Amino acid sequence: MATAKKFRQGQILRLITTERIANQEELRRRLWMQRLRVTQATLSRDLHELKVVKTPEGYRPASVLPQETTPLPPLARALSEFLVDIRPAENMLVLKTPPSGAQPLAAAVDAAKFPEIAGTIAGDDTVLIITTSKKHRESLQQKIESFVGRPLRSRAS
Amino acid sequence: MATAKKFRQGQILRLITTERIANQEELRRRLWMQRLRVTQATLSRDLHELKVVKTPEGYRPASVLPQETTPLPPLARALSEFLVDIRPAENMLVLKTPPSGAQPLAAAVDAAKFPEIAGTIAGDDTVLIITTSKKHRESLQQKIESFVGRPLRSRAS
DNA sequence: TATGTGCCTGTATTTTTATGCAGTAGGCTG
DNA sequence: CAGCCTACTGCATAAAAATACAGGCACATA
Repeated sequence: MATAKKFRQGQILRLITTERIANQEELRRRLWMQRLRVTQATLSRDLHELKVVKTPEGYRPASVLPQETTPLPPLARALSEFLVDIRPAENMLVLKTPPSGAQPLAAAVDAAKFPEIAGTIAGDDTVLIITTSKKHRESLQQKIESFVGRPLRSRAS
Repeated sequence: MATAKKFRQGQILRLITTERIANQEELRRRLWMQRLRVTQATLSRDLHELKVVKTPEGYRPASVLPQETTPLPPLARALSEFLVDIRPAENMLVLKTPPSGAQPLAAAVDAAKFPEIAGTIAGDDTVLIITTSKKHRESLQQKIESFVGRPLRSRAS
């Protein structure tokens, strides 16, 4: 009957949000302790149905994941056209462009809606990108550099 | 040298955000096409360093994942103390409580910061939870029901 | 130069997850 | 009731991902 499955999946959700489950075997053992006798195969299917994803810190409901919306083609063009240099500075990234290139580049960067970006400010030939942390700046920098194809010779300050 | 690794990881980030890579073998083949010769083992390590997680729709940077903040103990208590009935309605969930139970229960629900919840309204013995979609309502309902231990006999309207 | 350390990577293997297939149970129709 | 679905599950296995181990290379130090 269907109720058993629904109940089990509810328990799975509770366990993975409540504590840190490392893998499906461990999850199986935890459920076993609650008289829920299932195999790893069933858990694999349950986790798939529940759209749960495995992260370094355990499983997470995928509901919180973004939906992916083909975000990038225009950005790649803007970067290859305008980007002259890229300079990291803690949690910020300074992009240099030819004269009057900053505004269009900043617009493209904004449109790409990188989750790391807290905000951008564009002057004439300089775009300042403020990220939420140094880690995020590093991640963003890697993405941007990869768009350009070859690593830009970037130096601090 | 370290630059090769950084560059490769940038390419990995680009590939996984740009197109849909199903597994590390496929990623390896795509990189191979770009003269990047690495093994699956190295990609596993790269993906781990980049905090990339595998979802049903391919790989995603984990930067966008929430940080996990011991979210649940008080909610469980509030639910077991106050929750009398739970009724789904499209993208909404109606929780019934004993008289004057709604406010404390709503506070606990709010504090839990479920990502599915758009907002809550509490009367005297009724809490209305508005979620962002019917799917999210279902997910939330399962979580809540699992807190209670036994599935609440819930019915529409 | 010899020696030591740290980083990076491949090979081989283990561990973890996904799935093809078959069996069971409940519901529905004639 | 027989026959036929459909949903669910376990078993066995395949596929995918992680890792123990060792080798290589760059760099520093004596």
